[in-house]
Amino acid sequence: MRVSTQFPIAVHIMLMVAGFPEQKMTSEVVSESTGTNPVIIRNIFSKLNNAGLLNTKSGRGKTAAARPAEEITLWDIYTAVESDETDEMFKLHQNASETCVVGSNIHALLIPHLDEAVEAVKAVFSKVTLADLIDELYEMIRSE
Amino acid sequence: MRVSTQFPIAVHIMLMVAGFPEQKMTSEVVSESTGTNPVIIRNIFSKLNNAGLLNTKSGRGKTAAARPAEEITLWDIYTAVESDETDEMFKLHQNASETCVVGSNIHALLIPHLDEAVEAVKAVFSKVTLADLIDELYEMIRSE
DNA sequence: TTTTTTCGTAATGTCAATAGTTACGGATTG
DNA sequence: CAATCCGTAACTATTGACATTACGAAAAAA
Repeated sequence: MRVSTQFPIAVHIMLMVAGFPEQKMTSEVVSESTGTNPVIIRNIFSKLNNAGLLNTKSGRGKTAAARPAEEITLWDIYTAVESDETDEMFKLHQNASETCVVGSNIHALLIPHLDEAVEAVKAVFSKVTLADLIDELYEMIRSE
Repeated sequence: MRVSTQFPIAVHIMLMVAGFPEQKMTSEVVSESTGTNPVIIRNIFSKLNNAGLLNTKSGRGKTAAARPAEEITLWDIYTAVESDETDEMFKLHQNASETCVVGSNIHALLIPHLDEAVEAVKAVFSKVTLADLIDELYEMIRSE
């Protein structure tokens, strides 16, 4: 099970934008903080924008969160940049033999259990809001 | 979040071996049913063997499950072929700036929540035994 | 013990997915 | 209008997964 780094980067972006709303967070600035190429950041900006989480602005405008941090969950961010489809999260082997009773049924057999695992992850991520993360971040900074 | 196909293939193997114990399941036979290269199958054989789930036999011997199907869970099979480490399942971005308050704390901030997601998947997979899957498979075959 | 069969694993090749990079049109606001 | 920055296309680089070939070692039948 492996997620691309876009998910943690997307969280990183939302934390910077929503956690420090007075500062102008351009793809260049975020690029330096995340250690990632600015074009990748703009791609993720775009996905977060399309998902209704971020209000990106070109030129002199300031990019900002599209909703209060209390109303943005980790699952929202996850689905903005990654697929929530079970067969994308858990890759299945193709080309299984149709003439073998195991081969012809393995997908139908596994998918309900994989669905349940995805639902379990969704439940965990849906509980955590961006506001929670910002609080935890401030707490970390304070106790340094 | 994406798992390599080794997990479903490993389940496929265990189903064939434990579901049809009278038949000799060589890497060649399994290879045809899964549509995967025999060397890959032998690699997974080896991992399942090391994990204490499978008793592989060279030559004329017959490979068999190492424990009753009731005592083998999906999580056992998962951890036999995939890492259960959070930072392997959820890939984090490296090179985050240490001078930025978000960059220097993002990992510590995320990991507890990612751990919780891993635990949730573990809980789901630990509930399902190989015996359950065999029953479900027989039921599918019967109702065709 | 010899022969046959099959696992275990190393080495290498191939392919797909992800990330980096360059470039530029278009949007935004002073 | 001018300066800035997002959105996206096109291409390259890199990484990881899977395929393939090869061969030594293990297992059991003869």
